[in-house]
Amino acid sequence: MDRTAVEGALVARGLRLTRQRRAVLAVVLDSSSQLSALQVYDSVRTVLPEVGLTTVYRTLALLEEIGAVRRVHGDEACESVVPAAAAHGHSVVCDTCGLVEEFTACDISPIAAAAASETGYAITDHFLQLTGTCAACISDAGEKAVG
Amino acid sequence: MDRTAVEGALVARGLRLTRQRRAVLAVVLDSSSQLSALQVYDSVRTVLPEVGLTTVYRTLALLEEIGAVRRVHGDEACESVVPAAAAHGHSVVCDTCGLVEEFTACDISPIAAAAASETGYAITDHFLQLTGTCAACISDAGEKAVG
DNA sequence: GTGCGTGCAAATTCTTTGCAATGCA
DNA sequence: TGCATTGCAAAGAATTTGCACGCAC
Repeated sequence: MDRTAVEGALVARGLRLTRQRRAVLAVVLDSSSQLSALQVYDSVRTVLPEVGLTTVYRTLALLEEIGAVRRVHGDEACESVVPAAAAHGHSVVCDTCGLVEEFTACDISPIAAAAASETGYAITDHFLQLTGTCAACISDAGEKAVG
Repeated sequence: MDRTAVEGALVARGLRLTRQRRAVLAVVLDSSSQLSALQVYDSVRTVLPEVGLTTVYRTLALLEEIGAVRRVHGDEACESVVPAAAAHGHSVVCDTCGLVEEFTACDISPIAAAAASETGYAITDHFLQLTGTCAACISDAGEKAVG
């Protein structure tokens, strides 16, 4: 979801486009890593120093509600958010630099079917998150090994 | 991992089997739903009233470390734990009653390959969690619909 | 002008830490 | 007996709430 789409979604709900919301939105959508509420707060304050932490929390909750951001699950930082580009996408987190990308080629139907037969559940939803090493970090590691 | 295996893993590390650890272990392994630290605490106190919350936190961290419990990711309760039966398994959470089961038939290699080609990452790990309706709740719903 | 949204500060909740006492191996 | 482990209490961190003011519409 890009900036225009998010702003459209807010307006469509009868919500207001305030400076604070624009600033939070800009920070989150520009980020290529996962951000905690406090990190978003710090970042927003560099461009809008008078913003309140409360507003950041409320705005992040709002953005999550309309599907503009997604939460990622880490060993510790479970409440961090990443921008959500696609309506249904999953995050791939780099274990070296923290870069987060999204992939959409997600067909878990064979897995859902296997899980259904193993447990008897009717599967309705899933949460999938991959961890790995991003192209840049792979390349860095290669250069270090060579040099 | 059953009780014996967990206790063996603790002993193998030179750790002690205290009353508190046994009690926490019993509560967690007996549970068929996800439990937060505070829920575990409450439950343990019914059989061991003098236990401290601190001990519950420390024991849960320990159990997670040895792979006896797994964390589940929910919209809110991100720190809840479920017993981990298999070394590599995933949780299936019932959206009606909260029952959690585990399935092991997890072959995400096609998805990992697709994600790798889409993002350029070298995938090393994954976190997958399914949501659905358990057999009992499906059956209940059917009965209600009929009755 | 109306009322949603904001910022402050306080309250609340969850989790961790320091330390003396306890009890398992 | 020795030392890991415990429980208390206090600290710490993160998040939420109440309320008067300001600003988007």
